Amino acid sequence: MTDILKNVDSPLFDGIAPENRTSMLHCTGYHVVGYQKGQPVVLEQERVMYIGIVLEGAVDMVKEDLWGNKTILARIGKNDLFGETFACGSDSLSVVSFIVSKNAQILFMPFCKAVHTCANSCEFHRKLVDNMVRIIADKNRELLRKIEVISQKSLREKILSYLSMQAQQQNSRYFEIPLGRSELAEYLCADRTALARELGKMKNEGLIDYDKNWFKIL
Amino acid sequence: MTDILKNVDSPLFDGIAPENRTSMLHCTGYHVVGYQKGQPVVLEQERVMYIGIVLEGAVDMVKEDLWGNKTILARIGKNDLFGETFACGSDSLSVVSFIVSKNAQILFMPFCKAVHTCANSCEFHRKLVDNMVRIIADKNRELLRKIEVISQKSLREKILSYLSMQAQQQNSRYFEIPLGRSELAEYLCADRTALARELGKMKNEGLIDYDKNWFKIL
DNA sequence: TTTAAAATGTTGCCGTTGCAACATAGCGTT
DNA sequence: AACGCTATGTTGCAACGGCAACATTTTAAA
Repeated sequence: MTDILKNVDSPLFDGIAPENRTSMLHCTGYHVVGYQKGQPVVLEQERVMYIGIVLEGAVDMVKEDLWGNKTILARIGKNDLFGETFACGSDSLSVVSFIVSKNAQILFMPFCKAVHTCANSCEFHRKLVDNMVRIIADKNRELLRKIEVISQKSLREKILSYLSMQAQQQNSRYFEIPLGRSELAEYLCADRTALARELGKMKNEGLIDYDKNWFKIL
Repeated sequence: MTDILKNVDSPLFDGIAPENRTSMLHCTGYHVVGYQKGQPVVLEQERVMYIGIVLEGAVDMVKEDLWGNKTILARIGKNDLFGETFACGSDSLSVVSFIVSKNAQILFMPFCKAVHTCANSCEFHRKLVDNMVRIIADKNRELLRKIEVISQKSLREKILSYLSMQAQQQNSRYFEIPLGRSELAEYLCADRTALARELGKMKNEGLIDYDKNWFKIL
């Protein structure tokens, strides 16, 4: 039980020694829940009172519009956290869904409530909030990056924008992308078959090369 | 001099009495700068060490890609703040530019540095950080909203998505939008003339009605 | 009021891309 | 090996929308 807590290594706990994390968690309160792939953790329009930390598995942040088109806004992997946008904002109604994409163990923590009102204004709580500022700011940047990609007008530009971003992140013109073709199409807000077609064209024209999920910018 | 500071009413100062704001600002440090319309406050790739609070005027958050296409990611009006994504994140390099869209007075504050390291761990600083968490979380949601709009596949869907969002915010099917046609086209990542064409079609089909910046969803 | 500049609307052209229908490949299960 | 399920690739078609060129209106300035 406490085993799983000892290994929590979320950036939310940066600067807080592992031996202090367990006691701190007990102070703020928490609970751990297991989920199967495909299960929703949070659905659009639900109130979010807890932040979630992915101990195992993965969760997708998904936006579905009135016509049923889905967009993956972000993938939340091990040790990442989610829900803070709503739990810490001025309105807790979620505008997205969180769906488990890989069997997961999730730690829930009543972040804002606990941290803001807890009688113990100990050093840990201050540190927690500092970390939270940094984490949310970073997520903000991630969203800006996504906007940068999908605001391109042509599909080719979207692809190039995405690929060069990946190349930059992995610091190499030869790199593996974390998304399958369908998922990439979703991320780019484009049609899957149109994506396959355009990728083929770009390979023909000698702009890029690829095999499966490995890409090379030429 | 202190006049302008007394009137600062940014959400960053929520819960901090006006009479305390001035002294607090002197404690953390600050400076105020005037800008003319069109001037850049921050350019892409610059380091951002200060958050900015718009005392007067307005600032646009703009992303320009390699081919020169500009996208307005957000408008920052009076009392709003900007730059926190970079100043408070783990990397301070800005990925966007901030351009003055209306002659402005801007208050700069070394937020993260000052608040995290200031010897006086007074109540105000704690409150500041709490407010910052909420503000960044709210911006996060704003970005998600934009992604929701521009991830629509057809231009008509983008328009409807944007208009219904505005209607929701203003709680009426008859409302004024804050963007001109060119700016709206930029926001939607679409061609201005294509936007005009599609708006005309939609009016013909009896879907919407509009005059200048006043719209009505039918 | 006149005039220039900026914003917005109109239209033809044609490339891009969503969509449907289908083919193929990969993978795990029995 | 046979089967089903999922992911991915191929192609024809039609329309959506970017682009250019120009017209018109609005705003600001002289």
